[in-house]
Amino acid sequence: MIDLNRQVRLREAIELFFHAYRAFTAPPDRILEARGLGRVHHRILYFVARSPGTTVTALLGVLGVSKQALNGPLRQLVEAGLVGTATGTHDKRSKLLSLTEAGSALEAELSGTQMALLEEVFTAAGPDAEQAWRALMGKLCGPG
Amino acid sequence: MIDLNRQVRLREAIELFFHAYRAFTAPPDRILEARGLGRVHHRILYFVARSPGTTVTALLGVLGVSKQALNGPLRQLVEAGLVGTATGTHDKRSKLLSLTEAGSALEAELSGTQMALLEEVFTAAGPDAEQAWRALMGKLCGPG
DNA sequence: CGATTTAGGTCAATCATGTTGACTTTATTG
DNA sequence: CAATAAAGTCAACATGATTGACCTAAATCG
Repeated sequence: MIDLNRQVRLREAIELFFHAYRAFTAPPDRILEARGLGRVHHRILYFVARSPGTTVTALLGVLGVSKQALNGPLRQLVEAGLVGTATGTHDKRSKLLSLTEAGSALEAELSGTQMALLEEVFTAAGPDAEQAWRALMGKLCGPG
Repeated sequence: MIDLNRQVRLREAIELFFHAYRAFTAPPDRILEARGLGRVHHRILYFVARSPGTTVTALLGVLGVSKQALNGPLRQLVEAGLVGTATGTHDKRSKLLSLTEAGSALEAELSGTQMALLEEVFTAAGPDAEQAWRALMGKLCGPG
């Protein structure tokens, strides 16, 4: 059995984790909401940014949603000029997705708020603390 | 403009945060899902555990959902014998909520998996790293 | 006391988001 | 040429949330 004071400290850590994560995700959420975009749009932007030229089927795989659930949000992004499409050269059936300039700008804005937040607290805490934080978070992800 | 290598490091930190938080929330989610319970049920258990004797209206306030959205899940928890109710002594209109023994046990199980996880990585990383982690997460929550 | 407000609860309509199943078109491949 | 695969669409349905209207019982105000 773990010491009672230790349990209190661990409960505090749970709360801390929760609130820190919420603070961390709030800025992008606000930006997206202002544009009428939701989680799926965000994930599309995220994955297309990281692997431009990806196909719809590949996106279906990573996102783990149905074709129908993807199609609406994806169409909106294309219509909004945030995602561009090109017909595949090898396989003309496939549609190659990429971010437009506007799409890249939005994606950079979303990531940017989070990078700025992290940079701020890392700077305030110092390099050793940053390294400790990274090590701990890495351990949490498991032996992967 | 932030250095490009630094940007790469910060992007890594974003991913790390995301995956660590998912790993952190996965065990309780699995336990809840096995019982057919969802997020609302979890939040009810959480808040009732931390302030036994709360009323339904108070719960509506903290959870920020509609009366109708709360009522279903709350009724299920009462019917499942996880949450107990008592009529208020001062105000007989109000219903005082508390966890039953079974409810406490489930809540302890949920928190317990997360406490065990944190204890494991804190132990592995050492007290200084733990302190750095807490300081950083606290800073992220803002000047509150 | 009587009127109003409050706590809890319910019914109904509606919206958002997701699902599965069936199907079409176009292009690739055996 | 036949079978398969990529993209997309239509329909039916499930879930979880919302708002609005309304009810009962209990408290409180004047």
